Amino acid sequence: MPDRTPSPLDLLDDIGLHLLRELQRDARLSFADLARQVGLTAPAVAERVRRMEATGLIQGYRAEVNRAALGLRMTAFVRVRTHPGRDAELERFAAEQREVLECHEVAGEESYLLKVGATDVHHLNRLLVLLSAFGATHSTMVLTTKLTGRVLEPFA
Amino acid sequence: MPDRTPSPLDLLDDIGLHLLRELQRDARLSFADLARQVGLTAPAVAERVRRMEATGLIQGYRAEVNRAALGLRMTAFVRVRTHPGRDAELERFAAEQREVLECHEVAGEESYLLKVGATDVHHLNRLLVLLSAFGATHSTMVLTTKLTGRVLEPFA
DNA sequence: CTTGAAAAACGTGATGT
DNA sequence: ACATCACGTTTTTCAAG
Repeated sequence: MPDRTPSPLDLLDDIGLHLLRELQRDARLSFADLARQVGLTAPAVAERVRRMEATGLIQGYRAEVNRAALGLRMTAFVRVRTHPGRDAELERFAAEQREVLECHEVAGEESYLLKVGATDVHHLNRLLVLLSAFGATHSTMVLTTKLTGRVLEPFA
Repeated sequence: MPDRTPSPLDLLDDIGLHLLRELQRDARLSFADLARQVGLTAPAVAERVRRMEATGLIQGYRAEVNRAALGLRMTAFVRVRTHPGRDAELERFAAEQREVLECHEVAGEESYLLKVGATDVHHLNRLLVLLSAFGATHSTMVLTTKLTGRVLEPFA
């Protein structure tokens, strides 16, 4: 048994890349529209996309919502130097708090890096107080986001 | 002239939130499916979603692709303390490099925080060398990502 | 992968409450 | 703001090439 996963390599030919770009740009394009873009028929495109999903190349389709419209007008990155043995607790806390947008375990002086949203400085402060229970924190406020959600291309 | 934007407040009732959750979970759901989920008809749902897009509440629909499958097996956050007057140059560089996934202007000792992808440590090192032209850098390698792409709920 | 075809599901616009 | 209906389109599944 050679491969466990059907290796997405053959999916990344010219047409596959074209499809991947289009779906990153607009995930709600119909198969018929996609077919017109890449010069195939709709069933052929549907099968390609289905294989991209099955191999895990495409992990899902997400609506991108305006955080500010939901009240999260500010963004911050918080580095946490966890107290010994509190890693699991911090991860559970991060998973429970809707304000925690991302949570990464990292190498270096701190062991975690969180991306958090907050309505205002008071809200952010409350979060930081809660986080300080797990370790020393260092936070960095985002002034303006210059770039996000880039369309990815293959590097390998 | 009261409001310039038709204020998405009325879009965030129970049904609106339900729709928003579903579309964050699976952006390719049909209007008919969405209608069944929330208990409305398809045309009603289509109009609601169209208004969510028009008001900017929904900013788009993106396919989420597996970065590792595209060759970007490692992720790092890089803080850059830019040299005086080089901010615009750094922003242009960040926009040009496909490896730069996010670029934020931040408050604190450093003025920029970048999220970058790379194929391996050599690739990452090449990036850091290029970035060092714009200022002093401090990079943090991601070991494992515990949380990302959370479904957002309103806070206001 | 294409073509063709057929059935089910879907999107859209008009109309009415 | 929503329901209903009607029409055209899309999706899906087959077949055969």
